[in-house]
Amino acid sequence: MPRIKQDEPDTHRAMHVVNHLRTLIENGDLLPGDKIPPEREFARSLKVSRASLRTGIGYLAAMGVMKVRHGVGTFIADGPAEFGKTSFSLMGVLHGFQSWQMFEARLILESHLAALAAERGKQEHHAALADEVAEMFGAMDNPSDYIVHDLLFHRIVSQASGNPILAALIETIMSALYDKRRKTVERSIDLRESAEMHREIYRAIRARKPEEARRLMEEHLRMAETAQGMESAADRKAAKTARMGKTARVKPSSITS
Amino acid sequence: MPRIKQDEPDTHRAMHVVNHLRTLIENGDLLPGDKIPPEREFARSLKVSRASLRTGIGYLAAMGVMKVRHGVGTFIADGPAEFGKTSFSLMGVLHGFQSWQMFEARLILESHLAALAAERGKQEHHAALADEVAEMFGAMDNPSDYIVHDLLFHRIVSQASGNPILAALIETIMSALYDKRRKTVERSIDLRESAEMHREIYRAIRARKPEEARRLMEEHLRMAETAQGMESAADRKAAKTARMGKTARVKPSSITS
DNA sequence: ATATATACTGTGGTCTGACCTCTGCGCGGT
DNA sequence: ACCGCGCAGAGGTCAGACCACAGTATATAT
Repeated sequence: MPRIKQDEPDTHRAMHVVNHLRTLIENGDLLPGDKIPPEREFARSLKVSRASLRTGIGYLAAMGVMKVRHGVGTFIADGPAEFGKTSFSLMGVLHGFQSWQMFEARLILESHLAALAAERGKQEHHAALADEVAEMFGAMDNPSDYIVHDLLFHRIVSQASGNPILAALIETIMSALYDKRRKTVERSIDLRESAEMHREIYRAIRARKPEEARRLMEEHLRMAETAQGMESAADRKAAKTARMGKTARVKPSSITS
Repeated sequence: MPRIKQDEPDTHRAMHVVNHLRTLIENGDLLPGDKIPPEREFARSLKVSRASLRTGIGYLAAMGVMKVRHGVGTFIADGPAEFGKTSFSLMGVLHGFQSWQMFEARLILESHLAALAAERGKQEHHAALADEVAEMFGAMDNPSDYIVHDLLFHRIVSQASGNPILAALIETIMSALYDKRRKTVERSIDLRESAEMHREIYRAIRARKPEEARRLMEEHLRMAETAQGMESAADRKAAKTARMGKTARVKPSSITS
């Protein structure tokens, strides 16, 4: 059942490779973690040049479906679902994503995530959350350490939600947000207050109180947004003035290395 | 400012190309719709082989940041933000995304989208929505036509939300869901009732009643989920039994073309 | 003069086959 | 038992020729 006409690759050789692999994955012939045959060999068996095979693999690798390790081999991704974070940030600059939009998306997703985590979270998640909260209290005098456990906490919540799709989405957004945050100065957030909010969220989740978890998470994020000096207002204004150089052409001089 | 260590491509030549382009984009030297120099020329100027250049471009193209048109040239993507839909479906089979999870994600995102659309929708959106509703009523005896306008309606709502990030996310999920739906039989949904629900949503949006729009959309989606014979229950059960062939190896025989 | 072929040019797509680099691991020396 | 050297396997890069497609200019027929 040859699947033709994917989306962008207007090419067909590479597409053939992609579809072949896709089929193998869908049929369960290839499972996460599996290694595919060496390029030369695989290329021969598929009757395409190694170059084309590589193009196809590159396509899948770029999407995070496959993982290529120089000198070792090519494997099917096995980690948690993960959309192109690189893609997201690129798309961001390209389409002028703004902080307030990211925050809005995060707020919506994560508040629901917290509610779901409260409904479905398992003991292991509760334990992991407790650990992170503890770590946060212990790292209140070390912002860079603190932020790590902050992220971890939110990641665990997303896993506890039981919906890998939502988890993957929020993960993508968070990483983009993290990139931005890392660039700005380590603002003087009140880490103690932050830690306490996390603790409350944790308690709500453990107590299986979805609505409360949802509300707390929402509150926490709103606070984080303003506290971290989101220039949302400024962004919003700047947005209009920008984005109006629609003419298209190339300036080889500036592009040339 | 060389950005090293992207994510997956452990290679450096191709990465060099990606970073170079990334920088050009971030600096505004390349705007959406722009055409980059011909491969041969560009490769020479970057001092890499054409093959490596192509690898890098392929990476960006796979993420939807660039658009390659055979016989024409390579351009910076200019359409609306769009994450790898292909990626999503691949990831789906790979991580066993299930329908109920997709629906859950859709429900959360789209209900908020409706609320935001009610808050921020502009006249143009209202008009477009009205058009689609009209088309839906006119295509009630033609399911395949109907579904097109159904999708269009939801897409317009996402645009009216004013948050391109959320719009892109829901778009990705919807396309995955659409793929699934297309495969199953054209269920006998009550198109008239569906059309009327859309009309009500439209009215709530036009009347700028966020909460009502939110509620209606939620209701609509829940109904759609059950009406379309979601095998959520079955899925859920099947999920557990599956996914336990963790051993990893290759069966060249079955992989070979 | 208009319209339909046809040829040309520019650009991406594929192929070949040789060579480079990295990883992992085994063999041998200490 | 330990360390290090080197081989083998796998991916990464390269060069250059050639193929395929799209758009345009040109020639030819009506």
